[in-house]
Amino acid sequence: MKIYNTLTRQKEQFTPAGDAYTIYACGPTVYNYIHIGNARPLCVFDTLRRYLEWRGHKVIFAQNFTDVDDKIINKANEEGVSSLEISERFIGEYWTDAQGMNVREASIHPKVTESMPEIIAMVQQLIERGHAYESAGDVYFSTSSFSGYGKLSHQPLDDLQAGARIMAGEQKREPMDFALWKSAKPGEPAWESPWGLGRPGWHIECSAMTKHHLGDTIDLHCGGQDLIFPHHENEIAQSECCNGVPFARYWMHNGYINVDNVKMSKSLGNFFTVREVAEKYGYEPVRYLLIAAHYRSPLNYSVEVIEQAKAALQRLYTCRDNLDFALQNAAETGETLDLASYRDGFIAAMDDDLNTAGAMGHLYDLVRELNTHMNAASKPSLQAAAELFDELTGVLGLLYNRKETQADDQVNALVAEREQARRDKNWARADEIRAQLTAMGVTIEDTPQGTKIIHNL
RNA sequence: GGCGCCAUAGCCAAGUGGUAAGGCAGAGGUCUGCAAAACCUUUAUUCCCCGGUUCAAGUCCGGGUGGCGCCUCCA
Repeated sequence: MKIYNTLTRQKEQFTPAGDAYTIYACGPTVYNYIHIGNARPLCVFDTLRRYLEWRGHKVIFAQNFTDVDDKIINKANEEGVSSLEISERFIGEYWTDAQGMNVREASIHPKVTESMPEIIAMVQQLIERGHAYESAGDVYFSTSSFSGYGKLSHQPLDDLQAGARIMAGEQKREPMDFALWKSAKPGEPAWESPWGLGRPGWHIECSAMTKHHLGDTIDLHCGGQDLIFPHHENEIAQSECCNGVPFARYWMHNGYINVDNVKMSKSLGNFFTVREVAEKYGYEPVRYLLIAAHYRSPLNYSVEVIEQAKAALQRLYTCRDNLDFALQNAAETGETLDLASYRDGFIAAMDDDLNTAGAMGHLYDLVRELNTHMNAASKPSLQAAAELFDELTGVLGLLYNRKETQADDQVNALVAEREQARRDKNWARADEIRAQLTAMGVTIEDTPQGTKIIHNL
């Protein structure tokens, strides 16, 4: 497949250096519930991973939890509890939201608190190689020591330097230098190090965890566009100066979620948590919404848009339930559905820089084909169609809330009772049962072959 | 100031120089116990504006207009 590489600003053929794709995604800082903007890379890169695996590739996917950070410490102080309590709590909440959105667990979920030896070793090496210096218990990275600084954000160091300032309390030599290690302040979590008690700076953790779990050079590093600078730029500087080889061969960055055309962010306060949206609309429309547009486009979030996502998703569910019904009644012989073009179109779109929106167009073309022809199709053909449908929706991580029709005894009992009522021409009772089923999230359709059951989202 | 991104129907959104995917909403229709649901059909003579290149431009080039982002914590 081709992906747009932020490093070169071009679409490039994406191939792994070794047997497996090694991918590192910057994960959440666990001090709060994740919001829709945080959820975008989760769903997008989960979809990338599913797609690569579906195409037969091996993927090693790492995503960290940042569980040491100023914001966690602040939150802990506000609530009068320990940092660990905060981070553990919101890692738990993360799992709830991630599972809700059908984001698969990564191959590895490293945490900063569990990576101290690797972090300290890396800082030490950077000092030894002359890329970092100690200053009053802090350790800073010397940006001017790395000629490649700025290559990801495509900004010369001088330009960056011009806008930067040294803040009070910082002991660095040049404005663009950044902390690898911060000396401990009273009441903060701290670890023993060659430079005294302290904790790692924000950027070093990702370099250290990537190196430890995936190696010196990884295939792909991904995250939100707002991480390009300084976070990812700094990761490159640290890793390449320490390891002496290129850090990540490809970089992918997803676009922002906006609200009223302004970036959704915690600092602006214009954010919607995944939790609050899910409580009202369900988790799956959130995932649908996030992959319905191309990942690099900005996406404007609104109530209207999430409702549209939910309605669009219902069309997929309905089609799949219809397919099950058709399968129950299908004959061995009949029309043969030509499915190859839908599969090919889907693959072509996904191969083109993860064009999920285009791929979904092909999925809906398949839906139309099925809706038009499923009643005349042969059973083997319908089985193949159902298999393809499940594969494609599976790659997108959708339709994971399907209910097993046959397992729902209560629904089946009501449907049977209603069929009897209809035979007795007891329309009042039939309507009453239908209303009851509707309230249970099931709509029904009367057909010559029997009652068709459609599960609502 | 430096570096970028975006503009396609009422809304959301694809689009590889060859005659505008798909979804939501709307309108017609089929089926049915009047209904509901479901399904089908239909919905942009045109892609922000003005030039240019070309047999051919939503797509390439130049110039505008409007919106947004990064350069400070942020996915």
